Parts: sequence; C-alpha cells; structure tokens
Amino acid sequence: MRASDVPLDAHTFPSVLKACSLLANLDCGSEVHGFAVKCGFDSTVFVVNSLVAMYAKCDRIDEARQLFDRMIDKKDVVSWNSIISAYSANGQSREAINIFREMNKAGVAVNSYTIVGALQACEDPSFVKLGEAIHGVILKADQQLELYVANALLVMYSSCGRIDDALGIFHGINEKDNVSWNSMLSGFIQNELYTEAVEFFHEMCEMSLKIDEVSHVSVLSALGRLGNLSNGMEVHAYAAKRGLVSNLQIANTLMDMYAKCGNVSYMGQVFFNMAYKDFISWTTVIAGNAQNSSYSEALELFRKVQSEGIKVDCMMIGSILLACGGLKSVSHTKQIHNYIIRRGLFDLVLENSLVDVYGECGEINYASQMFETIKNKDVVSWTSMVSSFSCNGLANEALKLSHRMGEAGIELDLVALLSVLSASASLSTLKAGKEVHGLFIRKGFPLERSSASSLIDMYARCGTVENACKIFDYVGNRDIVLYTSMINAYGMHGQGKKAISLFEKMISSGLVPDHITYLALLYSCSHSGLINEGIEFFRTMKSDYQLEPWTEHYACVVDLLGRANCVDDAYNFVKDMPIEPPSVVWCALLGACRVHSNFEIGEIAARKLLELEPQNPGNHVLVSNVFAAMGRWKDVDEVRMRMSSLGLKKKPACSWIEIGNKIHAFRVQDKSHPQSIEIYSKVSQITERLEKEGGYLADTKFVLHNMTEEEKKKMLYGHSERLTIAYALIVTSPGVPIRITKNLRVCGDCHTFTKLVSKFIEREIIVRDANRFHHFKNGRCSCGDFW
DNA sequence: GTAGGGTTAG
Repeated sequence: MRASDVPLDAHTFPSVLKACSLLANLDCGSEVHGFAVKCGFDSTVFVVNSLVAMYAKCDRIDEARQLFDRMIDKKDVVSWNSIISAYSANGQSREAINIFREMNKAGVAVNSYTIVGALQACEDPSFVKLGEAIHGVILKADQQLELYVANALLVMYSSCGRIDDALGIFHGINEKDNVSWNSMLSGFIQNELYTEAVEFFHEMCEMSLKIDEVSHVSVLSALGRLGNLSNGMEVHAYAAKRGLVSNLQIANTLMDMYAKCGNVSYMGQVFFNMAYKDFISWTTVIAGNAQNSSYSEALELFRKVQSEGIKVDCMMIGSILLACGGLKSVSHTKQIHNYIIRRGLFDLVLENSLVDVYGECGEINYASQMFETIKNKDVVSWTSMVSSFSCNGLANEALKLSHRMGEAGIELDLVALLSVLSASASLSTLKAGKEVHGLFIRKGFPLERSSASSLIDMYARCGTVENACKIFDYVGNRDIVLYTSMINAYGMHGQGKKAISLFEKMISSGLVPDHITYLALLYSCSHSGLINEGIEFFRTMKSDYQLEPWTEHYACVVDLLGRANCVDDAYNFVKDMPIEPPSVVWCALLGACRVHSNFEIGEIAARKLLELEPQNPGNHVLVSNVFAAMGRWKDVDEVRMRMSSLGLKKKPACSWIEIGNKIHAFRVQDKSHPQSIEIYSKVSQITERLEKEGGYLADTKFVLHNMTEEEKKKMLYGHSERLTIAYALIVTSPGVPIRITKNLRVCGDCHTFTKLVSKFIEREIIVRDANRFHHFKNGRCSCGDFW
C-alpha cells in the first residue's frame, strides 16, 4: 500500500502497526511511522499509542519513550499502560514502576491493563513488596479477581520464588483458562520443582484440559531436567500424534530434553527431521553435543552455522567454548576467542567461560590475562580463576586469590566456597579448610549434599578422618554421594574394614551403589590389603547391581592381586580384560612387579605404559624407578634419554608442612629455608641414632643416579620429606602428630626411615603422598609397605 | 493496547 495511492484513515494505522509488532519488523514499523507523519496522524493519540507499542516490541524502548513524552497532556490511560508494559517486558522494572507511580500521582484512573503491566514489573523479586501492595489494593476494590489480573498475580508470585502464594491465587480462580494452567506449570519449573511440574501436567491431562503447545514445551523441559527419558519419549509420541512436532519451539525443546537425558542420537533425529530450523535449534543441538562429550560434533556443527550464515549469539559461543574446554584444545579456544573479538560478541558469561576454558586447557597465563581484563568481575569470574589455579596444581595461588576475592567485596557463594575448599584439600592445609568450613556455617549454608561431601573429602585429604566422620554423622539425609565420600575417606587412610562396614550399612539403608561407590570400596580394600574382600566386591558389582566395571575398577583388582603376590594372576587378568587395558592398569601391574621383583612381567608393563602415554613424565619416572630397583642401569639410562629427547622434565619433588599460619615447603636438597643448617644437622643426628638403635641401613637403590655410595647416601638425606620431618621435629613439641604432604610418591628408603622415626623418636607421622595416606606409628605404616 | 513456552557459565 502506498500513502499516495489510497487516502489513509487514522484507524488503519493501529492494525498495520500491530502486524509490525508481531513480526518485530522495525523497518516496516518505521516506514509506517513515516506515513503517519506525512498524513498528519502523528499527534493522534491512538496512533501514537500504537507506535509506542511497536517500537517497544522492536526493542527500541528509547524511541517509544520519546513518543510517549512528546504527548505531554494528550496522554490517555492507554498511553500510560503501553509505556508501562513496554518497560516491564524489557526487564526495566524500576522504570516501569516509576511511571506507574507518576501515573497515580497525575490522578489518571488505572484499569486492569495498568495492573497487569505493573505486576509484570514486580516479577523482579526486589519489587515483590510492591506486587503484594497492589494485590492488597485490588482485593479491597473487587471481591472477584479479573482473569487477566489473577494470571498476572500468579506469574508475579511464582517469578519471585513464592510458589505457595502462586498456588493460592491459582486455586482461587473460578474460571481457569489455558494461561492459568500453563503459568502454574511453568511456575513449578521456574522454582525447580520438576517432579511437581510433571504431576501437575498429568493432572491437566486427567482433567482433559486443552493441552496446547505451551504445555508441551513446559513439561518437556521439566522431564529433561529430571533426566526422565521414558516419560519424555511418551510426551514426544503424544505430541507427534497431535501433529505438534512440526512446531518449532516444541522441536527445539524435544532436542533439549533428549540432550539432557544423555541421548544424543534421538536429539540428532529430531534435528534432522526439522523442516525449518531457527538459530535456537542450532544452539540447542550444539549445546546438546557439548554437554554430552561430543565435542568434535559440536565444533563441526558450528562450522556449518558459519558456512550457512546462520545467526550466532553469545549463548551459542558459550556452548562452543564448553566443547573447546572438553577437548582441552588451546588452538580451538584461541580461534573462538579471536572470533568473539572480531564479532564484538563479548559479554560477562563468555569472558568467564574463557577464563575457565583456558584453565582447563592448562593455559594458566591466558586464563589469568583474561581474568585481569574483565571489567566487572562477578563471583563467577573469581571462582573460575580460583578453579583454574586449583586444577593446574597451583592451589596456593587459588587460596591467595580467594582472599583477594573477599577483599574486593565479592560475596562468596556456595560454588565459590566449594572451589576454595577443594584448593585447601589439595594442599592439605587443614587450617584453610577449617576456615572455609567456618564460612559455610557463618553464611548459613546447610550441611548437605555437595557441601557435606566436599567437607568430608577435605578433612580426609587434610589427614583428619575423625573430622570427616563427624561431618558424616551430623548429616541426617544421607545419599550415595555422601556415603561414597566417607568410604573413600576411610580408604585413603587405610581403614578398609570401616569402609566395608559403612558400605554394608549403606546397602541396608536401602541405597543402591553406583560405579563410584564401588571404586571407593575397591580402592579401600586394596589400600588396606583386604585382598579376598576386594575381589569378591569386584564380582558382586556385576552380579548384584549390573554394574559393568570401568577400567579403574580393573586397575584396583590388578593392585589387589599384586599385593597378594599373585603377579602372574594379575597379568592373566589384564590379558583377559574385555577392553584394551589403559595406562592405569599397567601402572598397577608395574607397581606389583616392583614390590615382588618380577622383572619379566615388569618389563612388559613398562613398555606398554610408555607406549600408551609417552607424553606423561610420571610414567617415565615410574619405569626408570622400577629398572633402577632391578639394577638395570642401562635401561634406566635409555628411559632417561628418551625423556629428554621428548622434551619431558621430571616434576620436582616437594614436601610441605603447615606450622602455625605458614606453609613450609622443601624441595630435594633444598637449602633455602632460614633454619637450613639446623635442619641438615638434625637429619644427620636422627640418621646416626636410627643406624645405632634401629639398624637403619640406607637403601641406595632408590637413588636413581650413577654415583658413589657416599654421594647416594647424601642424596637420600636431602629428600624433601626427610627435610620436612627434621624441621617438624625441631619446631613441634613431643607427642604432637606430624602431618606432611608430598606432591609425588614416597620413596622406599624414606618410607623405611619414617617408620623408624615413628618408633625410636616416638612420633606419629602422617604423610599424604600423590596417591594415598601413610600413617606411621610405632615402626609400622598403615599401607602395609605396599604402595 | 493486556498474560503462559525453547538455547549459555564458575
């Protein structure tokens, strides 16, 4: 239609503008605005009102506001209502409420449209008080709530987390319509009450209400979050029967449901069958792949998005970054980072994700640079950086950063506290861990689920299994995660019998163990030398609970057989594995060969290990240790040469102890400590005493260098754990247990040395090495000399 | 001129 061809009536404009609004087509809308000006209708109130609504729907709230302001005293109630709902729909609650107040002050009589608009603004929980006040006013004026108003009240309460009030409104509505039912349904979902949502949906079905597209979308999203695949498929079939699968939003939600239920192939089928896909379809399918570890597929889909010119937004990039993190691929991450910069797609979520993903890729410098450039760091930014430090072995930096976070005035939430807790646990710093425990209490976080499990883990890893036990006893509602953490805690400390009886208690309380529970249990058995029990548990996990063992479970059994000096059986077991044995299994076998001096199988395991993971310096060190123990120096040299030709460096050994508020760390042959002279003389003094009283004889086969016996002995005296023990004996009082942490495994000679110290100097010593705890007491160690 | 639905993060 052209303004010049047809004489236009002012009443034509609202309907045309309505069409523009529905299509969110700003170009058309502006053109119509132009016509209106040309025709001189741009001061006709109902035309301007429609223009205001159109601009608001097209995300041009400022243009809408200008038009509204220009009307001055011509505004009618519709004008006020339009601008209020425009601001509400735009999430600008504060502005909507200001105008609502201004309108009241101006003495304009409000109607139900006004109330609905104002209530929408109160969907922001910080304005719920005003919402309540409006509710009160309406109740006074009318006995019976108008349906639109009642529905808006319902939504307002459920958005503010007041599901009971929402239900109250819902039940008070006499003539409920679809919107009432669907709003209630999505209210449950907003408040994470997914089971209730599904029950409510069934109630809707039973009452043979019209289940429309919106109801389908809602219930599918609830089923996805519950991971309820079978019901999800039922709803899918139901929707298909009614021809609703061609609905774009239903198809998108179906994909999300399948992804959240872990079924990528069903998701793919829906995607493939969609006749029309929007960019949310692509985002959903990319996110679904990334969440289900199909990282390369996610990246492949993103390439297609780019080549087909499909719209890309921050959410889509967020999922791509998840895939980059899963692949631990620095190059992909950098590519996406550049893409974000080129397209100007930055938002806080993406910046935070980049910190996280660079951390996961082991690029702590990039993570840190990214973190520093974020202008308005929120608690997620800080937490991402803390976990990046933590998962890259920089737990000390993680703790320091958590203090900076507090100083920056950031309120630590549950996730932040959990990541700080895990940093304290990996450092074994009981003091820091206890501080975080204190924060949990002060901030009023309930001791349950993830917080309780993490605290148990922290106390266990900090060497105080008693405290772990106290937490466990305190928690009333125990799930398998909690039991598993506690079983693991006992296992770490060589208290296998307690682990088993806790497992039995768990079974009798009606809980069903999973793979992780069995892993903790088998690990406990192997670390306590409970060989027959462990092998029996390995059998029952399959027969009683249909759990197909993972490679880690196989590794535990190899370890168990190795302890029983059944190295041949262990090797046969490995050969009979239904899956290709991974490095953990060969590692366990190699350990058995070392202890029982089985050179033949040891050699096979060593070669396999180096073949599978040639880039892991730890494996080379382990293999060269075993060759050294066999006295095969030629092979030791060969492994070392290979290491250096691959550019691999041995991780330097380090041990540390917490004294007062300070962590004292020692490296091999470390002379940097201020009391270094005193420490070395303490080592000689103890060594002499142990030689005399305990018959200690330095076992130089643990020195992996070719040098004279005297030089080798000197090397042993400078081992990091020995320096730490000597320092602890200088600065702590008799009778106080000594708790030491070491980043690698304890060497055999240090193990003997520590046992003797525990007997002749009468000191309990607890050492946490890379694998487990050693409790040295009265000349014995809880590991039974097998580690 | 009013209301309800789908995709991202530590």
